[in-house]
Amino acid sequence: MFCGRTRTDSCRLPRRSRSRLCDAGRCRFGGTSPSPRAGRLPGRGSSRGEHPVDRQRVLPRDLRRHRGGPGESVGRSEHSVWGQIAFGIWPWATGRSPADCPTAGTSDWVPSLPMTDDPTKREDAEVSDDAGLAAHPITARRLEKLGEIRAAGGEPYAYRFDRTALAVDLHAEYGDLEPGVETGNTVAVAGRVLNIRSFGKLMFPVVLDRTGRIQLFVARDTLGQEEFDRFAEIDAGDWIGAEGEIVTTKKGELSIRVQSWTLLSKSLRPLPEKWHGLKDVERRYRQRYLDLISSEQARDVALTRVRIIAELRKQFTDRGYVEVETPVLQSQAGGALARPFATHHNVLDVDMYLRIATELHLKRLVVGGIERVFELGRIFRNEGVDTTHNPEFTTLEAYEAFADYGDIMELMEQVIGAVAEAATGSSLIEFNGMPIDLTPPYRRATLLDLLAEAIGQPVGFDWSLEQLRELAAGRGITPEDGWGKGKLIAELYEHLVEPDLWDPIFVIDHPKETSPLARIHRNDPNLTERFELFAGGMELCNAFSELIDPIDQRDRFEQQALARAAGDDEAHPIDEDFVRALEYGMPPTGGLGIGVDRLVMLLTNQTTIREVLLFPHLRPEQN
RNA sequence: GGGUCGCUAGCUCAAUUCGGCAGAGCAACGGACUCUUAAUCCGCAGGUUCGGGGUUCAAGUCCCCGGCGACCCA
Repeated sequence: MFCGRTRTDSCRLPRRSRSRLCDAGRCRFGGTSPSPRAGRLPGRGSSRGEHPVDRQRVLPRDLRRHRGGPGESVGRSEHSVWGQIAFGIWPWATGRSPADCPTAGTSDWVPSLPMTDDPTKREDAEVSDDAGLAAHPITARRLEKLGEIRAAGGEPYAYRFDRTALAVDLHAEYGDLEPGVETGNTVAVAGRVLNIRSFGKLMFPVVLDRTGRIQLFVARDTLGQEEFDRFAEIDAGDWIGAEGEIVTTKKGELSIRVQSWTLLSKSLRPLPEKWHGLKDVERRYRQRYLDLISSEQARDVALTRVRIIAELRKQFTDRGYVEVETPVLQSQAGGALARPFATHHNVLDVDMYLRIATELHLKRLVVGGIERVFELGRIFRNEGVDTTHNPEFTTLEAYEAFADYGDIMELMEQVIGAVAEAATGSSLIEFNGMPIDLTPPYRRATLLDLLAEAIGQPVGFDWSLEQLRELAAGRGITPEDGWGKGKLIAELYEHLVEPDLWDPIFVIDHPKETSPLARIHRNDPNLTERFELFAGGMELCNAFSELIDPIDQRDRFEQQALARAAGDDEAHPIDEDFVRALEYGMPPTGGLGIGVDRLVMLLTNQTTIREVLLFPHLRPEQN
């Protein structure tokens, strides 16, 4: 059901000009709105050094007014990263030891590692890397310290540490203490030293653990001259563990007065600047670890994504949907219209493809009697990269027997509402500087009604082909020869209606011509029972009453085969086994596909998909 | 695919129309300092200006080619 539409289709952020046309044919299989240039932002200035936080400030004011102004924006402070971490959802909070993955590095699934045959070359590379550290004064000094630690019998890379307290818990329990309090309670904390304020016989290092920051209080009088001097060699960036009493300083800052400490891992490279952090967008993406160290916002977005996905999974699981995993490597890539990544299975000597959708396998499972089924997973499309497209991205597809698209609409209202609540604590959110109310129910409007609204007069299949072509041409669309009425209507809708969709809305009943996987509408043979859920200018969900008639499905596949024969390499391949499965009988089914990355964008107020992916795709670094 | 902008010290940024000794803050390094919150103060260092080519007495700056990124457009 998903058919990739949630990806290649609209997902347009609001824009001022309607004159920029989408190009057609990107996703003919299911998409009424194949715009690969989706997601344009209005009036964004130069983005050099632009950080997600900054980005929100440069939004056009007229748009803010138009949407009710930022005054209606929703406070999300209660749902900061720290609060969420407190619930144990922070994904890296599991404290895994190497023993948890004893087979790491021994797997044999990577037959084509780019190992050089010449061992000398590899060694050269390592030598030059080491020389790189030695060549710069800052890193050279740290290498030197490394040697000094070892020379003194120390170990700069510890094996383990017993931590007894986390920053967030300490702040929660002791945050209200008066200045100058000694609690008498001793804890051990651990984390990365972010910076050190030094006063000769006194130091105030700040340590960041997986939950937040805690200040250490390092006094010569407490620690003794020798240990104090050793601590003075610590650099920002080092990982340390420290044990001491929970106190507050004279100025009231909750601190751990260090009685003993251990270097856990020596950092050889300097951190980004403490105040400005890492602003270079490219480096934030390439070296996300630095972004995560220096940007609470980066941690917050990453964490919120985890919460969203956990809540999505819960919503479907709680309703009796079974989560499954279907093949990623396939001998043909179906379920959507898109160019797949190709690879090769050496032993079998067959070409294989990475999946572009999970649809066809999930429907097979419905045929097999798994009446409620879903998959939350990564799919891959071999196409361009921009603010709303990454070559690999995440979808959730779900199928429910005996349901139609009306049932799926009700389901989506409940799911989106719950996920918004889990992610932000509210169903009132702000996106791109404008408020959005995600509280159900959502408006429902037929595509034809919305189009009629936009052009100021009723329009439909009672118009002649020529009338529709003229209308399209008059609206800046260049009709192609093969376009029928349905395609023309879909194009008009995309260009005239979609850009203005902001508040949540179900756009229903798309033309049959552009919805070849959807079942024919029970009241109108020109239409299908299909809806797309839009919010914030993005298509979040695409759903059908599924096509379960095997004869009809075979017809549609064959039409695709003709297109493929004519040179369209995105046309859908015939999947004989899928048709065969339908021939055994598939129950009436409602299906849906959610573009998870876009949902995360919406709920984290990020206008670029790269901000909601920890490691977005970039060209390889060179030189 | 096209256009525009960007790439300067570890980080964040300067370098004046029209080419004239490449600077600052933070970090680092040396020193002072027992209550800081971007600590403060003194001192000292730090550069293949993304890579290559060209013009010029002289190029971060102008021209050409290339790399990567951002945005806009197809």
